[in-house]
Amino acid sequence: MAERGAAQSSASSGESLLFLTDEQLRRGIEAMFFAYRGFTADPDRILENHAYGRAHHRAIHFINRSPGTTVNNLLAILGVTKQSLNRVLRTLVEDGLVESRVGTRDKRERHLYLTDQGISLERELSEAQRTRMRAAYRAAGPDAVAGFRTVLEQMMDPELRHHYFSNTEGGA
Amino acid sequence: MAERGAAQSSASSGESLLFLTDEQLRRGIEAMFFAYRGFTADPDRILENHAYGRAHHRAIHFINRSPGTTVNNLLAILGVTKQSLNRVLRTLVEDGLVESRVGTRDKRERHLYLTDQGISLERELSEAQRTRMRAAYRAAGPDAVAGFRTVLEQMMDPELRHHYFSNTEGGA
DNA sequence: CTTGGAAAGTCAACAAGGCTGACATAAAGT
DNA sequence: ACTTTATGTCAGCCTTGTTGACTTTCCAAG
Repeated sequence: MAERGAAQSSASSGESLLFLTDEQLRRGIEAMFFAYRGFTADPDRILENHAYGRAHHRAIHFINRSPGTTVNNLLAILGVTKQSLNRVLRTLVEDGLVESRVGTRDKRERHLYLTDQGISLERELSEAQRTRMRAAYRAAGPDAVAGFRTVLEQMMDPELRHHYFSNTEGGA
Repeated sequence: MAERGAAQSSASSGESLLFLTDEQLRRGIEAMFFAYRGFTADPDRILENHAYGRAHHRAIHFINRSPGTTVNNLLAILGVTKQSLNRVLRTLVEDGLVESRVGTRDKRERHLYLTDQGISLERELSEAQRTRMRAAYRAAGPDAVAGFRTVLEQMMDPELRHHYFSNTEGGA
């Protein structure tokens, strides 16, 4: 309430701060809701044909991003229980989309890799998602894209943010 | 592949188009993933204490946004089956958070309203969500926020987009 | 006035994907 | 030798989505 008052009385440090009204925030909240629906719609349609779900997509995405990643690593990124992740990984390994290799330095660890078949599905999924993203980026323009990314980064949990930034540089 | 090539060879119409590379798109995809996690984290924590889930939150949000909305309207916005929505609405009505009034013009329709108790929970949930949003907006600045909203609007399904824009003007 | 169809509600059954708890195994670390 | 870590697995539970079948209510067109 105190904050709301501060946001709605326009100039406090020289800026207008009108973009911080409750109404503007509500618009942002709904934008996130509807946009996320669009964001997942295309992959979801593809996954149906393969008898997989969003959980499989997430695993495939992050294994593709970081080939050789361990199960524990994936658990930290996805924020689910090992039982939940294991169910997904088991089907992906059984179906020959993911290969699980015992670690060389530490033999307790399993390093995960996409097989050719896994890479093929990953490409199908990510190209559908990129196509929509590309259209949105193109329509919005580079400045809007920069702002989009900035706000999303600020919205992440600080503890989770490093999973996002960890892949800024690094391999491939 | 043809598109990827076009995006990566820099200048085509005068702009750089570097923001359309596959790598930039992948970053955007992951930003959406991690940010959405943050976006839902605070309400999820609150909902646990009330034995409700994200589905209840969504219903409460949109009933609060458009008091008196019908079940069919809500179905179109949320994109779930009536059986799924009904289960959620039933518990909310039973618990006294939502009131379902038979329509006056068309008595088949049910018009949905939040009770005082419902308004109270809505406020608790949305204030948690707005607090995070406000912090992100403030840190990013007004230009970034404008870009954020522009990209999200472009990412929505065209058929769903009007649900987002329908509440631009109108009541309250 | 009758009838077709829309709106809403309900029951049953099922699946995906979360969760907890308990337990097993192998390997690494102390 | 003992403890901790990494992984896997079994069993059972919950939420939230699905389909299909069926009923009641009621508007509106014939």
